[in-house]
Amino acid sequence: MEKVKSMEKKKLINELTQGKEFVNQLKNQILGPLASPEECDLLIGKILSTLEKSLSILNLKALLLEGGINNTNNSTASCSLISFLGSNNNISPKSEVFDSSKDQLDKNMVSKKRKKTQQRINQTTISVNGLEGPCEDGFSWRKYGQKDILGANHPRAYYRCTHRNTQGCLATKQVQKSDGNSTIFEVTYKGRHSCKVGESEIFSLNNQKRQKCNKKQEMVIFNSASPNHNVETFNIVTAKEEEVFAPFPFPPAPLHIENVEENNKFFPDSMAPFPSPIASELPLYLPLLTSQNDEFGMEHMILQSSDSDLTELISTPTSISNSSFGGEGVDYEPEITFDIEQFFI
DNA sequence: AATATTTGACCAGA
DNA sequence: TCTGGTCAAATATT
Repeated sequence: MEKVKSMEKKKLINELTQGKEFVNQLKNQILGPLASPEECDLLIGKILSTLEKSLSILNLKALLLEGGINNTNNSTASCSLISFLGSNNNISPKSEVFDSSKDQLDKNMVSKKRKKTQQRINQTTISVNGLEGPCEDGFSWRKYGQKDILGANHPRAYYRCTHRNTQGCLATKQVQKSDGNSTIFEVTYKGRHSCKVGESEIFSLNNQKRQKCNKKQEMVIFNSASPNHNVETFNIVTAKEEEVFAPFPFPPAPLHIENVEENNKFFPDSMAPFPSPIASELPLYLPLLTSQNDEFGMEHMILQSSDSDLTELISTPTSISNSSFGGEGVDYEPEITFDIEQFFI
């Protein structure tokens, strides 16, 4: 582990040094009498590349810290990485544990009021790059509203769990196209799934959908958040192409999960656990992320999905769901603060 | 017929 | 008063 740290540190220093060198060259180009646009463009590309690699190294560090990464050498293995962004307007998710009794009370009140206490609870934002919609997340959602958001180019869609009425599941999510890139969907999850659906149903649907996945489309998970959300925290989930079940309609990207806590299981016992508490908070993304090594040995996490499934995501929520949180409002910390300094100690 | 989506209205907080 | 979140009737889809 120490060796890995040292290697990563060297890589990072090397990348940053290179970047500095490129900036100097660019400076000379710009200020010099024989400035060539092509040269400048090339240098800018190199600078960006070094910065990206540095960031990738840091992300990899975070992955290692999380303890979820098991093997990055296996060229056949798929590795999923999703960055989850806490976005709660300076309110720590941990400090707002979901209170099911309160929500039961709210349910009995016939009111259209916004329930402030329900907001920002276990809120998680991810950004998904897809052509037509964010990836299927393994839960079934019903759209209950759409609003034009001030300052946003695209309306925000509001979804709630289909099992809200039958099982009192109060999980909701908001989906909005990114302003900057309309192929990126920012998905914000609020609340916790307390619903439970039979395993057989999940398998059945999963297989059905999987058969439809002929074409693959690249989707990259970004570490970005909507303008309304502060980028404060992130978490990472890994997946390996092993024998584990993946309850979403994508090409098989089975999850390898570790370190799950007994009271925080997302999957039934027969299925894979998640590596961290937040994983249970999140639906089961991880369509298919493959890891590719570039010439520097850096990993690029690529999330793959099919066109058909992307299209389906918003327009036709599926009926699969498999949460089993127990509905007890287990207190956990759905975030990991990224402390860059501790990586190099 | 059952279920899902759309959309204007309602409401509370800022 | 404005804005975001939710409701619920109307409409569409399965």
